[in-house]
Amino acid sequence: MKTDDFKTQIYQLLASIPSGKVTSYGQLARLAGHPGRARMVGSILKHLPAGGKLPWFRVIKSSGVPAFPEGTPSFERQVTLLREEGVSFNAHNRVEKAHWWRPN
DNA sequence: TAATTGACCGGAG
DNA sequence: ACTCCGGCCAATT
Repeated sequence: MKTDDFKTQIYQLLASIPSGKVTSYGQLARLAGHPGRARMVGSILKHLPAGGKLPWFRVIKSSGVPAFPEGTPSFERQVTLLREEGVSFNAHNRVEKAHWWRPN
């Protein structure tokens, strides 16, 4: 089992997340068949090829908030992109449960 | 080569 | 809701 296979799996899953839905690092890792590798998913997203079209912004922490610290440019960018897709946040930047992706 | 860091997570207290 | 902890392991220092 090579590292690149896991990365490719994550790319696939990422591309299959529907617009207007969100998922977590840990859930992607589980769906890829590697529970416990949430940090690796984070690492993969961090190093996504620049200019790519993968929806990195649809991935948030299992707690329901973006992984970036509030107030940073990345945080704002992610929130904006999700809002444009219809994802709503509560007063504490938490994504409503109804927006979570439920793969069949 | 070794140590540290980090877009994380779930359980326990 | 929060902190502390151990597990995870590629990338960076």
